[in-house]
Amino acid sequence: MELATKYSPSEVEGKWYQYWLDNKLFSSKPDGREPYTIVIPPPNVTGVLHMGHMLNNTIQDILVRKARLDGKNACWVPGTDHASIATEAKVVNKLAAQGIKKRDLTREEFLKHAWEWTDEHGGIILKQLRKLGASCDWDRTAFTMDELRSESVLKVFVDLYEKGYIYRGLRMVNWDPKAQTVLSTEEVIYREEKSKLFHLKYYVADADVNPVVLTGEEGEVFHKDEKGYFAIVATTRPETIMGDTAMCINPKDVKNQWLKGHKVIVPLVGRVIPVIEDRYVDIEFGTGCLKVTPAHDVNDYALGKTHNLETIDIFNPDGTISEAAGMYVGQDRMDVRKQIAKDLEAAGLMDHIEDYDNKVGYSERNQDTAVEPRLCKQWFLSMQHMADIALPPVLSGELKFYPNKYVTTYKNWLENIQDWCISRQLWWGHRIPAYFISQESEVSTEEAEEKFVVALTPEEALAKAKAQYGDHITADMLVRDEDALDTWFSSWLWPISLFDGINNPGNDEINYYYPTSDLVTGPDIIFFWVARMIMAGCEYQKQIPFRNVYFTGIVRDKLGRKMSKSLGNSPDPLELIEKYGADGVRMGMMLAAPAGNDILYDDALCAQGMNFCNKMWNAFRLVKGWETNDNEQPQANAKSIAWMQAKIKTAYAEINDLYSKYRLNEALMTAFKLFTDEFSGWYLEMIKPEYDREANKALPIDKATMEATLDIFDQLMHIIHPFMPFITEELWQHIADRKEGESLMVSEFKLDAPAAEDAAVIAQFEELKQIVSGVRAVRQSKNIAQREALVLEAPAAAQTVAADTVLAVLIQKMAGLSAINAVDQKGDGAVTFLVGTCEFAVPLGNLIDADAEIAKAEAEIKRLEGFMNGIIKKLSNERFVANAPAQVVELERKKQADAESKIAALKESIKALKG
RNA sequence: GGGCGUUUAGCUCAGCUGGUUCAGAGCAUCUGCCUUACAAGCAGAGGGUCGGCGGUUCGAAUCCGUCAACGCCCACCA
Repeated sequence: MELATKYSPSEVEGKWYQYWLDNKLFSSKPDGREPYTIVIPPPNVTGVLHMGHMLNNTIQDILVRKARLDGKNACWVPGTDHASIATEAKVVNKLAAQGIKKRDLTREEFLKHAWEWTDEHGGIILKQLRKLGASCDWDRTAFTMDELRSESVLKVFVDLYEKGYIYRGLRMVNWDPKAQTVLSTEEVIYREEKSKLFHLKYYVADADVNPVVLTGEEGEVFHKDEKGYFAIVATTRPETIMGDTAMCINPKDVKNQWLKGHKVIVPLVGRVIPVIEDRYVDIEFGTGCLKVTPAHDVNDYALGKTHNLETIDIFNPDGTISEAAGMYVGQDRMDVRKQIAKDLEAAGLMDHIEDYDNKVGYSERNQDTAVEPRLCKQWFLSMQHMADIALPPVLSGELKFYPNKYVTTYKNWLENIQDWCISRQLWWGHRIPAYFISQESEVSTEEAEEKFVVALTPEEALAKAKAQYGDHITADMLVRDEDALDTWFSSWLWPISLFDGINNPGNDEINYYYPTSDLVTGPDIIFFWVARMIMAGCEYQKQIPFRNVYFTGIVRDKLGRKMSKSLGNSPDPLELIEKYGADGVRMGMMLAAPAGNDILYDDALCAQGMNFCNKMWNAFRLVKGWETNDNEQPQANAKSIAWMQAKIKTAYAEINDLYSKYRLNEALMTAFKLFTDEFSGWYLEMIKPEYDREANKALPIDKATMEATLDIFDQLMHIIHPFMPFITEELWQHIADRKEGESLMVSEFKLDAPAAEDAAVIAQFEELKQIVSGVRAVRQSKNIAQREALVLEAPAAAQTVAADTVLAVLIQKMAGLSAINAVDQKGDGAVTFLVGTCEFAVPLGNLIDADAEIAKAEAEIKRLEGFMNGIIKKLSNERFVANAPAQVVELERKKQADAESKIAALKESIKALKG
């Protein structure tokens, strides 16, 4: 078999992915093994892969593949989310581009378009995940709006309604005027914005202002001009004055006492409104006068309720001004803000304008659309019970968050939980299974009594309606609610509904796979999704949905900026895979990604990943190129093998520990160093057969060493496989003849924990490496070529590894030595170095620069003396000796003794150099 | 306004309950090598008062206090 000198991912990756698929190696069915389950955070069905997905899914794949190698029955369930707002917006835009308006379509027509769009663009992202190597059980691919999931959602809605947790309520809600739907509080994101604070004049309507109150201790505390007395109201939203139904002051506000009991005139509008008093008003803000617009502000709504104020809704659902306003009708509210400022100014009703920073709520899905508070009737899920059941498992640690800091965030949210607005004025989604009795209920925003029933099917609805409202109810009187449910109302069931646990409770799959093992997701959806899944899990399965949540960071560019389309700093994941190979990109992502920290992505990391692939490839080429003979195995080889095995066992134990802490980047780094440094840099060089120049090929290696080396290679491939699945499979398949269907991916792998003798051999080799490095450093500093053999003098009195005949062979080979001599007294003209407290020497005759060597030794003596002084000081401190543990004191004494003997050795060399 | 987190080498980060010569890793840098697997490589080297100040202790990167900078989350100040 010929292997090219460079690894070519594109030729390998597709081949093995297909092989895994063909042999159904990703698929999982319940069996006697321990299950390991991950449900994918379902990406938007029409989305495309971005760097965040790459990171997230690489992590999931690593965990799943590791579980498979550990012998667990690993099941990674993929799927997509219907993403109601986002998808509906895309479809609306697409239709708009064709000149079709949503409002001109029936629900059925619109949904047809939406499904066409979904079929056309849907699932692209899942195909892209295959390029990354994602080992999902594709046969299980689900969609939040497929039949099983839809049925689950409706069942849960009906159930929660019947339990009394779902209710209909008239509330001030967040309205997205572009999508024309209500949003939950979590779907509103607030952004700091530079805006203006407009100071408007509200003239006092009645003339009999009491002059006694007017001149308070603070001097002139009122405003008057030729048109009369006026109050100044500061507002950021002058366009809402048409909806003003009161002005409010704080009863304790001295400077505004004079306004008490009066009426004021809304500027431009001319309506006379009362001055009310409420402690809610901040005396210090602006002038202490607040305009009250109950229809368009949450606080004002509350004020309106307590003071029985009229509510004037001046906006249409699309954010334009409504008939009720009487002015600016039909214009967009944002345009009106600019216009009304001009008009107020022209009318002399604007006192002044200030710059002002305030926070404006935007729709999470339509980030350019400012959300409007709006009063309307919606469906809510009462959350207190949900919070009560979802908090304990996280606080107790039954369900763990990585990093742990998110427990605080979670706790805080649950302890201040608000009811969840679950209805959306959208068609793309799960239609709410509620039926209104049409002829008996008026459509109204008032708190009028509504008659409705909640039922899974129209037939059931009719039966319920008859039972509840009388036999006169007929099917044609039932009108199903037009609204759909919040997307998260389906995704919160994901870990259950994927195994059909709602429709078919207690089935074999849900019993086996639930609770799932790990959830990998971003902290941005901890409330939207994670918390709610825990609620649903505790409510419907009476068990947490997953044992661990791994929160990834945000992928940023190397300058720390968020990746975004507008900045153009987000690389195309597929192009990266093309360029560096999937394994290279996976390694690149993982190298920079400690749990919970943002990752600063840099192409250089992928390049490092690609280089590592090439390293493995070439190491394999080397080994595979050796011929074997029947010679007895040299002891040096046996020793090297024992050492490498010890190193692997130790590293593997460390890696397992790191996995258990979800420190995957460190696990990868450990594996990387094991392969690059220990295996390639030391082990292979130690056992490498000599080169036969005449035959122009390497001499054969003994069979035992070859077999052991292939076995070691096999182990290394197992360790690296979760991170870099393609190249490890490719090489593993080359290690031996494999049967069709055999795969590294599903070959269980276990190693014993390192034993005492492993630690011993590792210690020996550490010393060996230091000696070799010492010689190499001498070469480097003296500019001596590798092929020029040197002699090493080892101190005869000391028990160094150089005295071991087997290890000495390895030292000679690795350091390029012709001999190692044990000497009592080193010869003249030698460069020395210390390993531990032993001094080694490389005689170089006249090559040596005695003065430079002396200077070097003296510098080292100085450093050691400084070091030793510190220790002596410590040891002569009575309190230290008295208080510190004996162990620590003993250690300090040893340090002192070691330093002393090193200094003695160095002084000895200086003497020799001078002599 | 409340809460959380971060600050260690040029960059990204480890450093667990204070004590193994504890100041580390990878990358980057510098130097030397085309040494018969790999120049996408090998060997060697340099580089940090552990954000500032104060405290506890025989001993602090590690514990406490405080200040500073940055980041995130939550909250109805128009």
